[in-house]
Amino acid sequence: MKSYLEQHLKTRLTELGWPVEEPQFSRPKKAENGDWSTNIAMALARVARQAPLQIAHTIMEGLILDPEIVDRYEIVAPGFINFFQSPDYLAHQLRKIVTQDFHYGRNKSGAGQKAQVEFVSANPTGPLTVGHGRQTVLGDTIANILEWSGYEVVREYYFNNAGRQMRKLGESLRARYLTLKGQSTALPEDGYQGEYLVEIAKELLEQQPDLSVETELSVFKTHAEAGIFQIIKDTLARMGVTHDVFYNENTLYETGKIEEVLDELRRKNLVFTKDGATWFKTTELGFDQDRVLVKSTGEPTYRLPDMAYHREKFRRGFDLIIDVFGADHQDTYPDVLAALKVMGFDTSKVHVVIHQFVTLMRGDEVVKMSTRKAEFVTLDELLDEVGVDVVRYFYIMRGAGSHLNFDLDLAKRQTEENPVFYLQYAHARIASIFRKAEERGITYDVHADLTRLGEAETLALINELLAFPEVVERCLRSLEVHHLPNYLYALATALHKFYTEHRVISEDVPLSQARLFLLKAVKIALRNGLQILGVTAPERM
RNA sequence: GCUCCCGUAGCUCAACCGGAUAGAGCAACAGUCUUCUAAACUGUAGGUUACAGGUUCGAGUCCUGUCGGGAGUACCA
Repeated sequence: MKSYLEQHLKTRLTELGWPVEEPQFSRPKKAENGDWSTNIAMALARVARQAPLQIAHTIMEGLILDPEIVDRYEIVAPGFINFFQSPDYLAHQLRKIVTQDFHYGRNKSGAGQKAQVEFVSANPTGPLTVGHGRQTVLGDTIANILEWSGYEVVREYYFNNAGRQMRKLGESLRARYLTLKGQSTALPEDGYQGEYLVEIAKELLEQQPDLSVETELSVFKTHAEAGIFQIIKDTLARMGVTHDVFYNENTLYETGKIEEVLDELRRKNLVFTKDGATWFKTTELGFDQDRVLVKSTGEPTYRLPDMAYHREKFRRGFDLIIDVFGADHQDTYPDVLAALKVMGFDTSKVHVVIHQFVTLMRGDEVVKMSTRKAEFVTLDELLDEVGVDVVRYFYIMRGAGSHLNFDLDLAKRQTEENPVFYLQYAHARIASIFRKAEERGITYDVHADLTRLGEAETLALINELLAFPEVVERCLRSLEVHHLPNYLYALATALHKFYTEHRVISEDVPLSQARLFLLKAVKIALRNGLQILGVTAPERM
C-alpha cells in the first residue's frame, strides 16, 4: 500500500511539475486519521508558494487510485492527506501472511550482501558478567535482523590472549594450583580472585599433577584461557548465541598485518617518533591530539591491532561491518576509522553501535562489579534465576543509548507482570483457541470469507499485524532493535483486546473461520518476531 | 577543561527523515470471569518533555547556551 501510494504520488507530482522529493508516508497514531498519511502538501508549500490545503486538492484531483486498494481519502488541516485502505486490500494482505508463513517479515534489502557483526569480544579472563549480557543480546539480535533482511551474516568474537592481563591470569591460576597441592601460595597483586579459577585449577591438577613453581607460566596461562573460554562459550550457548568466528588478535602479529598497517601509515607520513614511542599523527586528520601506536616498550597499543583487524574485515569482503561496543570504548574507534579511511577503505560500511552501561541493582542498592575481585553477578547466575527468555527480552527492550537499570530483585520476582510472558501468553492463547476449535469440530479454512472481519478491534489488530515487515526494516535502517519488542507488545495488546471483545468460536461457523484465519496470521507474526528476539513462542502456558 | 551518551507521568521507559490531542507498563484508585486460558480487559488520576533562547506552517525531536547524571579523555583494552 505504501509503495503503491508513493509511486502514484510521484507520478502525479511530475505531471504537476513540482519537485519530486521522496514523499513521506506514515501510519497515523489515530485510526480516524486513516491508515496511511502523507505530509507532502505541507512540505511543498514553500516551493510551490501555495497554501498546503490548496496543494493537496490540486494533487488529489488528478490522482486515480485503485478502489480495491484505496477505499477513500481525506484532506485535513493543516495539509495532511489521509488514505483509508479498502477491505479487499486487507483480506488480500492477510492471505499473503498465511502463505508466507515463516517468511512473513523478511525483506530483501541485503540480498547478495555479506555482513559481519562483532560482539561480546570479552577477553578470556573470567566468566561473562551481567554487563556483557546486554551486548550479547544486542549483537545477536542485530545479526538476526540482518539475516531477516537477506544478508549473509558472520557473527564474530575478537579476543586477545596476550599481554599483562593474561599474565596475571596465569599467575593467579598457578597460585590456586599450588595451594591445592598443599603449597599455600598467595594470589599475585591485582590477581583474579574468582572461584572459577579454583575449579579450573582442580581440573588441571587432575590432568597434570606434576606442575610446580618451576613450570613455565605459559602452561598455566594456556590452561586458564581454555577453561575460561569453555565457560564463556557455554554461557553463550545457553543464550542461544553462536559465533561463527573467534578471531585471535595474535594472528595479526603472526601474519605481519600489524607491520603492514604501520608501514602504510608511515608512507602516508602520519607516523612519527617521540619519547621512544611511535605516534599516529591524528592532529593532521582533525583530532585534538596525537595517539600512541607503539609504546616505548615496543608493545603496540590496542589501536594498531584494531586498525589491522578492521582492515582485514574490509579485505574479507564484507559489505556491512557492525561493531557492537560498550560506552567505555567510545573513544577507541574514531581514530581507527580515520586510519582506515586514509588507507583507502570506504568507512561508511562500518557502523558502530555503542550501548550504555547496565547498572545492576538489588532493590535500591547499586551492585558494583569488578572481574578481578570477582565482585559480580555472572550472566550464568542471572540465567539460572530468571531464564533465557526473560534475560533476552529485558536486555533488548530498551534503546541501546539508554542507561539500563537491571533490578535483580525485580527480575527474579517478575513472574506475573512480566512483559515477556504477556507476549508469550498472546501466542499460547491463540494456540489454545485452535485446540478448542478442533475439539468443537470447527476447522481452519484457507478459503474463509474474510469480508466478515470488520469490527473496530478487528481492524486495529489487522493493521498492527500488517506493520510487522515495516518494523523489521526500521530496525535494519536504524540498527535500533528495541523497536521490535515494542511492536510485538503492541501487537499482543491488540490481540488481547480483540479476544476480550469478540468470541472466535461460535455457532456462526463462517465467522469463526474468518476469525481463526486472522488469528493464524497473528500467530505467525508473533512467532516470527519472538524468533528474531531469540525468545520462545510456547503453545501453552 | 574537552569529547560522546542521556535527562519525557511517582518509578522503568516509548514516540519512524521535524507532523495531528506526547504514549505504554509498574505503582494508586474503581470495575470486568456460569461462555475460546483473568499471565487478560475497561475506566479514573498522573506532564511547562531539566531550564533559557533560536530556526518554521509545525519542535520531545534540529541549532546555541546553562544545569544535572553516566562514559571517555593513558605509552589499559
